Amino acid sequence: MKGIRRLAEHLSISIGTVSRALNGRPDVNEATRRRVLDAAAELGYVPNQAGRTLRQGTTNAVGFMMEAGADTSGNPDNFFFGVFDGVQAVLSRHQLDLVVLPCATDEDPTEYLRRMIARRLVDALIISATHRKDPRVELLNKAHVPFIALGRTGTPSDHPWIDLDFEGVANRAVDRLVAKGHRSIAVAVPSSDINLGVIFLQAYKEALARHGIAFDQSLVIYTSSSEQGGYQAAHELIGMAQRPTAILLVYELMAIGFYRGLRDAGLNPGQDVAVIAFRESPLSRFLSPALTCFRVSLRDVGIGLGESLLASMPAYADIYPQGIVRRVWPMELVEGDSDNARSS
Amino acid sequence: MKGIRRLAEHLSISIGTVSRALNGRPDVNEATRRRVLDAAAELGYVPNQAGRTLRQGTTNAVGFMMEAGADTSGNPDNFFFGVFDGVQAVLSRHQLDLVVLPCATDEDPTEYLRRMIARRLVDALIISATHRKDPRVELLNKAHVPFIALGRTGTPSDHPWIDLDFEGVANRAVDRLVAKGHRSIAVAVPSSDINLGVIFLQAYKEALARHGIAFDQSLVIYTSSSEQGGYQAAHELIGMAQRPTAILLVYELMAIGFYRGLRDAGLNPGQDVAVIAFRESPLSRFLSPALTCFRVSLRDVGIGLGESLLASMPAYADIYPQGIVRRVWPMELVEGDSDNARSS
DNA sequence: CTGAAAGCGCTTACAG
DNA sequence: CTGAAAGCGCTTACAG
Repeated sequence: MKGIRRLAEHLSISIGTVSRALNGRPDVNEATRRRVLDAAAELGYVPNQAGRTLRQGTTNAVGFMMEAGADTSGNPDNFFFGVFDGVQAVLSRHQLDLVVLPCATDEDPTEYLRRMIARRLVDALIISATHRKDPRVELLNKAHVPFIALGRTGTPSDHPWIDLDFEGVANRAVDRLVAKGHRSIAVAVPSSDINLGVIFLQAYKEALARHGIAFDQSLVIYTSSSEQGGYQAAHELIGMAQRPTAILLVYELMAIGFYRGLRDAGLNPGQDVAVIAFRESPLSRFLSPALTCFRVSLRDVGIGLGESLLASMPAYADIYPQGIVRRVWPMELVEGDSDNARSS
Repeated sequence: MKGIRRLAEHLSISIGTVSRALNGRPDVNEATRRRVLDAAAELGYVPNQAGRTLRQGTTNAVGFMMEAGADTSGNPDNFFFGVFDGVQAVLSRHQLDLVVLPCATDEDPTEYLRRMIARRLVDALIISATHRKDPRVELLNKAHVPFIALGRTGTPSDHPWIDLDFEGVANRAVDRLVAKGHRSIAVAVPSSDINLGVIFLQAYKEALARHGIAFDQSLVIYTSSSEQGGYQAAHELIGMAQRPTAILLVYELMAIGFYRGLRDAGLNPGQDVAVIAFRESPLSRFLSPALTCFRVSLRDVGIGLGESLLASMPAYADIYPQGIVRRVWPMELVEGDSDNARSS
């Protein structure tokens, strides 16, 4: 005999009562509950999740889908880990667990997600690395799986999402550079159709317009979000007929390669070319010159994701009554030395 | 009506036959099997995993436990993602899925693992970031959950493991530096009790001994495996009465901080202090000077982990007859410019 | 080759 | 407040 049956036998009561006691139902004698709880601890009883899932139709787990594709995992580990930590802080309030679902590089993300949904491993999902057009959104809507996206997408849908404030970043970065005399500002964005590149580029254009600077398509460098991509960006920038005096890098990892590329050509980052990169990470301040970039509390983003996801799940909607959350997350400027020099 | 019952009704056959057809059992008429397979595709039927798990006692999923603790996630994302990719390549051969279990920073790893085991979410586990003494090993043994460790541990147990060849790294690094005239070689290792630090340090001592160099405890810098840790290491090194002419850094991320720390003191990495760091990552070659370090195919390590894990699971042991694998994984030297200068 | 039935471990109306 | 029973969706001996 195993499981709840064994526990019930041990206590000479019915499995129904054991179950009710364990699950905190009010209609149980307190003395009985104590005995059950004590015996469960003593015998190391833990309910079999498959049994519960089959009966209740819920897994008590939330999935976080990740892709290893260059344009997102270029971020250091701590990006996602910071977010996980916040998500878990929320989920643990309700005995929910977070499981991360990594999509293999050789598998189509949409097919992967389809499989994971069919497997019914989780009750709800968080997706990240949203694309301009993202078929995963339709898939999740059709399957009626509650989900939230970390990142906006152009695919029409009324799902909840949280995204970083790329517009604010572009605005403040351009303002800063213009204030220091720069008029020719390049930008390096991902060459994939990941949506943040599109949003960032659009905001960059509008910021230039505010300052009466004409947008120049040739100053947009499409490259990969990695050290290598930054190196290539430097190469392209150096090769321009009129060399820009400043550049915005969407990913901080690009800065390592960009610095190197500039130096290989005898130029000094921060001096010959002002650099502002997107997200602050530990490396930002240890590079020389220290990177001017933008900070966000990953844990807070994770908490936001967790709470907003629960708000969209019927079983938790009354505890988190915020409805369908669509939120642009503010970021804070961190001044470094990479954009100090004034443009002549 | 739902699930397999619906499919069976649609075809006017029994659910038993549907199940056998779907699961590739030989005792099914081929024409029947075709009809079932076609109908399943048409109706989008996918077996409910909870039902299968309850009946079969297996989840067809493998877990990979991760900790966000500084000394391991200091690695860039691609470390674990590269490994996941290899693991998944193996698991997918058998319709097994990989789920990643991230332990929150505020939760005790052993307690977390205990919960995950009790939850019966996965059939087997991969653990990483093994410590000198690792209670998770005993826990997994006691629970009779098949597992493999990425990393050795001092905790006695006959479980399978794969670990990187820290001994080889220490040996070759010391040999190189000694050949260039260095006799005073510092080493920066994690201050936590993560086991690789212990192994690396031991191998470093033995390598010095081979060259008749006395081990000097004051040249061992205990610090965190991060940019910040590297910066501190530089600070400590600079403050030494007799400044070492070379240093071994266990994590490549340390190099960023170490370079910065040296430069802040007016010293040049690679020139005033030779640097060899441990694992090659994209940043290695974009730093200036490019880092001399050691390369490993993460995907191959993942494949090794996957196959060795399956070899330890009764259901797959006949397909992977390698028994209990305990393997030190070789690494390849990548020459950079950070250890070029000869010591005078 | 196929069907009918048992049973995996739970939770939850329903009676009492 | 507690017990007996049904049933979640599957797979698998067992009969035929």
